[in-house]
Amino acid sequence: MSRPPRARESVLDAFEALLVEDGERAATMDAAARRAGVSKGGLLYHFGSKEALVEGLIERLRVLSLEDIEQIRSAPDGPVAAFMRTSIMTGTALDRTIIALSRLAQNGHPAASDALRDLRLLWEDAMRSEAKDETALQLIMLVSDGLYFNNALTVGGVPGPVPTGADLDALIALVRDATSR
Amino acid sequence: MSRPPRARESVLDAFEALLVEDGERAATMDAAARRAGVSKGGLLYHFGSKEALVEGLIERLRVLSLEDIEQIRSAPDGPVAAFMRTSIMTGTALDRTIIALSRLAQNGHPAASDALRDLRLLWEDAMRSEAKDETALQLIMLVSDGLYFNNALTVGGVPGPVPTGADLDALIALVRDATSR
DNA sequence: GTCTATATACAGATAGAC
DNA sequence: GTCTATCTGTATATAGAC
Repeated sequence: MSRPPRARESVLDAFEALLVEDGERAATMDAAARRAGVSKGGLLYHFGSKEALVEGLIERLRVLSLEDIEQIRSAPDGPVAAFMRTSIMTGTALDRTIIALSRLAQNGHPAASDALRDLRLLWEDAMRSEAKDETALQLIMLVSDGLYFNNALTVGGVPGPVPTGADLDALIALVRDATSR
Repeated sequence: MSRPPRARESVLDAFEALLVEDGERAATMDAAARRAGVSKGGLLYHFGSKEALVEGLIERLRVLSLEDIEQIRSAPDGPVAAFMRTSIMTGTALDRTIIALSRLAQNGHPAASDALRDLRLLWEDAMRSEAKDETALQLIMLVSDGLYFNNALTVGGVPGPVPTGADLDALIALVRDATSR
C-alpha cells in the first residue's frame, strides 16, 4: 500500500549488497550511505540506527518470502523442482536478502536467525505433501540448505561448486526419485 | 614434531571459540587475548597480526583434515555414513575449526575460502568411489553441506533443525540407498 | 529530507619496559 | 615471553544548520 521513499529503498539495497558482496564487517552505515549516494545524516533520517537497517531487511524478507512460497506451490514442474531451482543463487531479490540475513545471523543477530528459521519452516510446510516421509523431507531441505551454503560461503563473486543446467536437472530428478511418495 | 607453545595454542583456541560462538565481528584480538588470559602484547608476541591468527587456524584445519579423511576412509560402517556423521556438529575440534573459518570466508577472507574448498575436494574424492555417478556424489556432498550450514547459521549455542539419533540413521540410509552403486 | 561537524568507543598495531 | 602505554583509523550515533 504505502510505497516507501525511493531513497530509503536505495539505502536498504546498498546495505544488502555490502553484506552479500563484502560480508558483515564491511556493511557499515558509512559504506551503505556512500554506496547509496547519500550522506550519513541522510541515511540516519530513514534508519535511526543500525538495528533499524537490519529490521528493514527482515521486513523485506517477509514480503519476498510470501511471493516465493506462492510461486513454489503453483509451479508447473512441481514444488520440489521449483524449490531446488530457487535454492540456486540466480540473483533473485529473495536470494540476496537471504544471504544478507545469514551473514547477520552468523554475527549473533537473533532477529535475523529467527526470520530465516521461519522461512525455512514455510518451505518445509510447502514440501511436506511432496515427501513420502519426514526423512525424505529432511533430505530435500538439506540439499537446498547445501546449495545455499555453497553460495553463501564465497564472497566477492566467486561461484561455489554448485551444479547448473543439465547437472541440476539430474540432481532434481535424483532427489525427487528418492523422496517422492 | 615441534610442539607449539601452550600460550600460543590457548590464544588460537580463544580466537576460534569467539568466531564460532559470537561471530566474526566479536573475534577481535583484544577479545581473544582476554579470553585466553593473556595481554594484547602477549598475544602479539605469538601472532604479529590478525592475518597471522587466521593463518594459524588454517594450519590447524590442514592437520585436522588429514586425520578426518583417514578416519572416514577406514570407517566400519562405510565412508558415506562416517562422512555424514561427522557433518553433524558433535563438537569435534575439526567442526569448530570449519565453522570458524567459514565465518572468516564470509567476511571476504580468500585464504579461508580456499582452505575450505580444498577440504571439500578431499571429501569429494573420498566419497567418489561410493557414489554411482557424479549426480549421486553431488547429492551426498550437498546434504553434508546442508548439515554444516544449519550448524553454522546459529550463533550462541542454539542448535539448528538438524536430525540426530534414529532420524540421522534413517537419513543416512536414504542417502546411501539413493546414491550407492 | 538531507547535509556537516562532532562526540565517544573500540579496532588493529607499535614502542618499549620488565 | 609477557606486560603497559599509546598511536591511528574507523564505527555508531548525536546535534544542529540548511
